[in-house]
Amino acid sequence: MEQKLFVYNTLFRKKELFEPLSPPHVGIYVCGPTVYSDVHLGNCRTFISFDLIFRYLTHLGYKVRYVRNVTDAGHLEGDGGDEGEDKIEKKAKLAQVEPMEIVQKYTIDFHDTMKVFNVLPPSIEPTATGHIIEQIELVQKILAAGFAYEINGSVYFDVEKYSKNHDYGILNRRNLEDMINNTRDLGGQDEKLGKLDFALWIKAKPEHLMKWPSPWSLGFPGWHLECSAMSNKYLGKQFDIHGGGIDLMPTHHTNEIAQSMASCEKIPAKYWIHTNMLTVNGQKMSKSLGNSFLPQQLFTGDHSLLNKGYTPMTVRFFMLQAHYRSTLDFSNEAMEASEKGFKRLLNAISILEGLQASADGEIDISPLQKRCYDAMNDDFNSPVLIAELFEAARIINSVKDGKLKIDAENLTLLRKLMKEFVEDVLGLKNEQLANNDLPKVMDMIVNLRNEAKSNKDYATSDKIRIGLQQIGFQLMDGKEGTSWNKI
RNA sequence: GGUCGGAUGGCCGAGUGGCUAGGCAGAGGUCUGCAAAACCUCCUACAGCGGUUCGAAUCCGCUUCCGACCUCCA
Repeated sequence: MEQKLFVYNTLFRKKELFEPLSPPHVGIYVCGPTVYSDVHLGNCRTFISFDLIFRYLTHLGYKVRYVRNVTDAGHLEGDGGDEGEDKIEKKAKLAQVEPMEIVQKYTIDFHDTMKVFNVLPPSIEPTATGHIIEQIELVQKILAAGFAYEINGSVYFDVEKYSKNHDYGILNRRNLEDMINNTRDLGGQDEKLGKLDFALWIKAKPEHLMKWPSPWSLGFPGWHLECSAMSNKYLGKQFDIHGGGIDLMPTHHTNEIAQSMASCEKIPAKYWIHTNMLTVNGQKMSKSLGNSFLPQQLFTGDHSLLNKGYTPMTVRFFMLQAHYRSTLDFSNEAMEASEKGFKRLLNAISILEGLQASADGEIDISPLQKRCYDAMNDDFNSPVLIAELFEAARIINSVKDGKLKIDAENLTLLRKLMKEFVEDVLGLKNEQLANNDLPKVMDMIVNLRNEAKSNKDYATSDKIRIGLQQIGFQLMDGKEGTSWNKI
């Protein structure tokens, strides 16, 4: 099916028809995590959002190369601008371990977390430390083009010079004067010539552990450099989509564009997609504010802001119920609402498996299918898609209740629709069905109870039902027999 | 302080000029040994004040409140 997909491009602040540079191939680069601590739920939202985008593009038949980096070096602590200390190294000194030990620990944690959320792995996951040579080469190109200068073994990007014939604020829509005037004076001894200049290569202090030889000094790359070097290497000078959290847009992505323009006169990506923040009580979730929780805390409910735990798929569903460009506010009430809604959807899907077709159907699924595609084609509008899926759930339940008839053709289409959109596109799965022998055991208990019921021995049947309820299982008697659900 | 964005029913959250999503909660009903589920019906909101328009949650202006970025940040 041909689909016209529209995506919101931050570069032009509007939705645009998605036309890949060289179809059917699509290249996406997403800025990944800095692996110096556990990823919190806000970080997860971004990667779940891009997972949705990756999944949908793949579903549409594109051959997607999805590159998501891991920053394992060169990322500085904030309090001194480029004078700060490497985040990873700071942590390493604290724990008296090798920097790469920290990197390893939190990379594994990140991968585990992504897997729990059913986030598909990217096609390539390059690391900064694995691409030092490429980064040095890029610095050389920018120097050769005259947009950088070296001071005491460090190399800085010359924003003022670049701005003479380039629009530095093309992405963040701010003019140079504003940026210069409103840059906070951070007070540290700064060898940069211009306030907006940023480091491409930083000379390491003697005590610095992570450092590499370069033409300028024994040092390490500036943070913005890795994404330019690695996206160029794996996706080319120009590729289709560059993404990341919206907080990366004003500085990190602005500088990436400057680096690419300075070295090869090309804006690296055609479409810039930015995902919005997860908030708690209206404020951005972040480590520094202390309002972040780790996925594990969310699953167990072990956090002062949480009333109870929620499963990973419930959390994923909760996030997909909001559009990726909107802020999403976390609350227990909202989570509980999502938990119940998600359960309703899953319940309908399991009913769908056993549904019988009629010769004379009264419903046509194809308009519903079209609305599902329309929703996703409108800038990956998953909340609207989910609303349509609830319409599907209503149809499924009505057919089961015998209030609506569906023919074989439409039933097949409905099953295809639910499978493709719920599993493939939204990446939601039924966690309950995953592992065990529980269904067999439950079948036996249900049969025992039904025997009691047919003997009108309600004392026994209620004892079973209420007993199961107390340990977390709800029985439901219907026309087609008894079903059960975990509460 | 500067720049940008937001304010939707009890809660969450879609929606860029008329057709006024969806989920949760609440009310009533149907079904049912009971319970649960499901289905049907109801609850119809767009921060405030002006303006444009035949018509505005949606466009414009002002006001109030909130947030993000400007510094590492998904």
